[in-house]
Amino acid sequence: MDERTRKTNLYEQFARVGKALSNPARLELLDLLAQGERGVEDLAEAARMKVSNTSAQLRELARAGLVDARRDGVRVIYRLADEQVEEFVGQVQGFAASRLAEVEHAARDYLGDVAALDPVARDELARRLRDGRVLVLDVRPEAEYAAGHIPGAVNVPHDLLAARLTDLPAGTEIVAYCRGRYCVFAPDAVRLLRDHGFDARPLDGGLPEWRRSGLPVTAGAEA
Amino acid sequence: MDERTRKTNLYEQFARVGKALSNPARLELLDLLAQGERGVEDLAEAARMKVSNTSAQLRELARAGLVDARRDGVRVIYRLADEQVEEFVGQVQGFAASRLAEVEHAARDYLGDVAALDPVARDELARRLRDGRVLVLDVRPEAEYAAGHIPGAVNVPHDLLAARLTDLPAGTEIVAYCRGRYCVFAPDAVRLLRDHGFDARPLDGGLPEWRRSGLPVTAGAEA
DNA sequence: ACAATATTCCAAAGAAGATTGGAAGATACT
DNA sequence: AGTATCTTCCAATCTTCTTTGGAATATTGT
Repeated sequence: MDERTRKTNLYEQFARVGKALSNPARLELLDLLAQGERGVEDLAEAARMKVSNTSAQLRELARAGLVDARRDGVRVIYRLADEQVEEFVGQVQGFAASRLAEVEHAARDYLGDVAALDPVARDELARRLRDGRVLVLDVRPEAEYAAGHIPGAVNVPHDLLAARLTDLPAGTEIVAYCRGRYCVFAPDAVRLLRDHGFDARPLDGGLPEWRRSGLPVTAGAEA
Repeated sequence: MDERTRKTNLYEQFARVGKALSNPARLELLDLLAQGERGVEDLAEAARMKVSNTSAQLRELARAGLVDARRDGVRVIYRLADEQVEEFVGQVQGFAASRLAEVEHAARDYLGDVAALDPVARDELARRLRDGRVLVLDVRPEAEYAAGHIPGAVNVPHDLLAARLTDLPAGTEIVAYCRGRYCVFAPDAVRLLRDHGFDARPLDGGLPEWRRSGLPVTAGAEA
């Protein structure tokens, strides 16, 4: 094996990480896994992919060292290999957003104008959680809430929100959050709530950003 | 366009950055450009690629916002879009190295055991540049040296080093550096120098790492 | 205008990746 | 052992990416 081959081989190894991130389906899976570990079938449904394809893509991610798998009875649970992966994926997204106007455009197209909804800063919410009156609303699917959520947050999955509006207190300000900066659930929820006269704002960033900021996270059922 | 399409579109945009980094040839071009801006033909020669292919890959990098091009007379000069790109590429390499044992293996295979050569820390070299006696040797090609180098460094391109050994002072410790942590020039140079009785060590990291540490860089011909 | 040089465009061929349906493998429960 | 459930493997197809040689384009200098 000559020097040139060895050099190419080294770059090929580096490229494995890029390859892992080069496919939209895999990126979506990583975002889902940032909410918490999940089984293959479950992930497939959430990402609207076929199970066999989901399995193949997860396997790719595992080969790049981004995710781990463990068996739990009849199912295989995948999760991010460690916290660094989540951070890294966030950096990649931020980097992409910072230099491709198309990212901003696509995000706006998908999420609407989130800035116009006047997002609440994470540290502000952390303060108000202690002393202010505020209802924190987790609009992610129940399983993701159970895997970890902001302490005191109430879970009303986005698809059930319209039906449960009457359960919400009218006078209290509501802060809604979801999977992250590029998740629609919270912005959509805020718009729905405002249409019905509630005083609602989205949180800046979702649970992964909250966790990464070193703020507390509770697991389990709770409320 | 439905919600699902918009979501996929967003992830496709993110994936563009991953795609840009998913190919070994492009990663090598990025590493070369981290040394300084260069023309297409020049890059093609350095990476041992055909010009047409080099042009195509550079175009890909440009579409992902990683590099810029400007025309200088008859040639087109490419460069990294900004300092963030260099840092980002470094992070990707570091991330890959931290979780894929194969990267370590490939690096060792290509570079040999660099740690065994007892690399000099960058801040230590910075101190010794001021008060200690040390010869800093830049073993990169002349053009890269001209584009920017450590102040006071002497340029002896790696392929000319064997022929110029007699020009080097025997008593002084020599610190050699090159393109970065994954460049062979400096480790090879150190081994060659030691074989001929010189007291030589590699710098920890190359010029990009030096620059990123906020240490001074000089451009132009000098020595 | 013409020639020289450098780059990009283009078309074609080959390589690699994505996706699917169905078969095969694991595991748990009866 | 047999059945049900979940996951992976496999083979086939389709798409996308890579690479190449040559033609076309841009710029400079004569």
